[in-house]
Amino acid sequence: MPARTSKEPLSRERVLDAALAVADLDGLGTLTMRRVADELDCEAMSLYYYVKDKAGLLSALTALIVDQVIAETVADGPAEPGSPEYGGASDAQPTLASAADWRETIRNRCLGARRVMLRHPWAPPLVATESDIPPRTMIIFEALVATMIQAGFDFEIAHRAIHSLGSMIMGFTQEIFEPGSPDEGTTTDEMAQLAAAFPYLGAMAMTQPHDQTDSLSVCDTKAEFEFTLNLILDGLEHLRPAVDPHD
Amino acid sequence: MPARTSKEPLSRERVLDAALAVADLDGLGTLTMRRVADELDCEAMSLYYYVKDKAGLLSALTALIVDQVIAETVADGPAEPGSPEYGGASDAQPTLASAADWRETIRNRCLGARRVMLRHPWAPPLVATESDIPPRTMIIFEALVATMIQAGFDFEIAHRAIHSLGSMIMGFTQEIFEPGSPDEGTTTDEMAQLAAAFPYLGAMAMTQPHDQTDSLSVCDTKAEFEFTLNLILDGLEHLRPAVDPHD
DNA sequence: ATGCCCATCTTACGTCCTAAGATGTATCTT
DNA sequence: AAGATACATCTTAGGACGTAAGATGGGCAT
Repeated sequence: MPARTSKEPLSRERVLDAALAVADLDGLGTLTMRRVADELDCEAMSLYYYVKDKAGLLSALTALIVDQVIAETVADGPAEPGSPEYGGASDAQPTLASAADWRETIRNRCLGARRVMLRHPWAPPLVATESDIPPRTMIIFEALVATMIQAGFDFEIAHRAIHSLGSMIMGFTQEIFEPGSPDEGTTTDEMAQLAAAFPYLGAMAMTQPHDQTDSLSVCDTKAEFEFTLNLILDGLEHLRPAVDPHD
Repeated sequence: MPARTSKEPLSRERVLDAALAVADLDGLGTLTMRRVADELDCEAMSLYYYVKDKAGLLSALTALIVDQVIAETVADGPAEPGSPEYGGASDAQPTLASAADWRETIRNRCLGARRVMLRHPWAPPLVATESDIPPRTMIIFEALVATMIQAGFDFEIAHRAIHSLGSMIMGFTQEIFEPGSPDEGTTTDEMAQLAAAFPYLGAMAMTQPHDQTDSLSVCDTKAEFEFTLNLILDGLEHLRPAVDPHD
C-alpha cells in the first residue's frame, strides 16, 4: 500500500506538539512512541526520522518537551534580553526604576514560571531530572541576574538567589504535604486515633479554613507559594545594599 | 531441579533492600523486576510473593523504597514524638528552650532531610510524584509543627512553613542551574559568544571562585542550600510573635 | 505414606523501544 | 521522457519489560 499523500506531512514540530499533548492529556506514563504515532496517524518508527538522538528516542522526546516548557516560561515572563527595558551589561549602573521594581519583576517571573509548571504538571520532575539544561534556560537566568545586578545586588547574591528561587519553583509544583481531607471517607474513630498520634497536626487541621474550594487540594497552593516567595524576596531585600538612599 | 534450600530465603525486607540498592547503584532507570531478582539470585516472579499490590508491582516497589527513604529521614532528624524532649499537645505552652532553639531544631531537620535525599538522588522526583504520602511523613510534619507551635508561631504560619521548607528541600536536591564549567571543553570563541549573548551570566561566572573542588558541581550546593534555608528561617523569625519578651 | 500449604520457578502473552532494511514518492539529471 | 538519487514512511523482527496462570517441589501435620 502506498504512503498516503493526502494527510498532512509529519514534521519535528508536529511530533513535539503531539508528544506534549499526550503528556498534558493523559500524563507522562502514557507518553510512548506508539501513542504519539497514533496521535499523528502514523507508525511509531516514522518518528525516528524527526527526533533522532543517541541514548534513546523517548528520552530525546522528553528532553524536547522539557525544552518546550522552558520556552513557554521564557515567553510568559517579563522583560527579556533584547527588549527595550533591558539594559546591557555595558551600562550596568543600577537604575532607580529597576532598583525599585526588582522585587515585582522577579516576582512576576516566578509566578509566570509557576503558571507554566501548573499547565504541565508532569514537567517539574522531568526538568529536574534532565541532565543537561536546555539552552533556553539561560535566557531566564540572564534576565534574573540582570534584574538583580541592576537593583544593586552583587553577583554572589544574584547567584544564590537563582538557586533559591529555582529550587523553590521546582519543589513547589508537586505538593508533598496534603493533609488528608478529614471530612471525606475517614471515620470519626480514625480521626480520633490520628489526632492522638499527631496532636499538633490534628490541632492544625482544625484551624484550616475549609471553605475555599477554588483549589483541588486542601491547601491553597497559590497562597503558600506566594508566602514562600515573599519570604525569599524579603530576605534578599535585606541583603541588598542601599543603592538609592536619596529616593 | 529442586529449589535450593541452601541460599538465604527471600523476605519482604530483602526484596526492599535489594531494590533500594539497585536504585542507589545504577539509578531508577535500571530498577526492574528482573534486575532486583538477579540481585537476589532468584526469578522475577518470586518477588510477587512478598510485594503484592494492586496497581502494579513496580509502583508498589517504588512506593516502598520511598517509604524507606522517609524512614531514614525520620531516623536522621532530631527529637521525635515519643522522645523525652518532645512535649505533648496538652501542654502546648511554649517553653523558653524551644522558643530559643526552634531555628536550630528545624535547621537540623532540614539538613538531615537533605542528607538523606543526597544519599538517594533518585528519591525526590519519586517522593514528589507519589500520590499518597507515606504515613511516616506525618511523623516529620508533626515534629516540625510541634517545634514551631512551642516556639510561639500560630498554626497558619506553621502550616505555611511546612510548605516552604518541604518544597525547598524537594527542589534543591536536583540542581537546575549548573553554569557549564567554562574552563573545560569550551573554546575561547564559544566563551566569547556566550558572554556576548548573556553578559550578566558571563560576568557572574567570572566572579565565581573556582578553587573549591569539594563538590561535584561548579556551585557549592551545600552553601546555597544553607543560604536559602537561612533566608526562609530568617523570614519566619520575623513573623514570630515575641513570646519571651523578658528573656 | 498421604495430603496440604507455602515458596519458588516455568511458561507464555502483550507491550514496549528500536535496529535494519524494504517500499513507495519526490526531485533532479541528462 | 527515462533513469538515478534522496527523502519520508512503513514492515519486520528481536530483545526487555511486567505479569497472569499454573507447575513444581520441599516441609509438616496427620
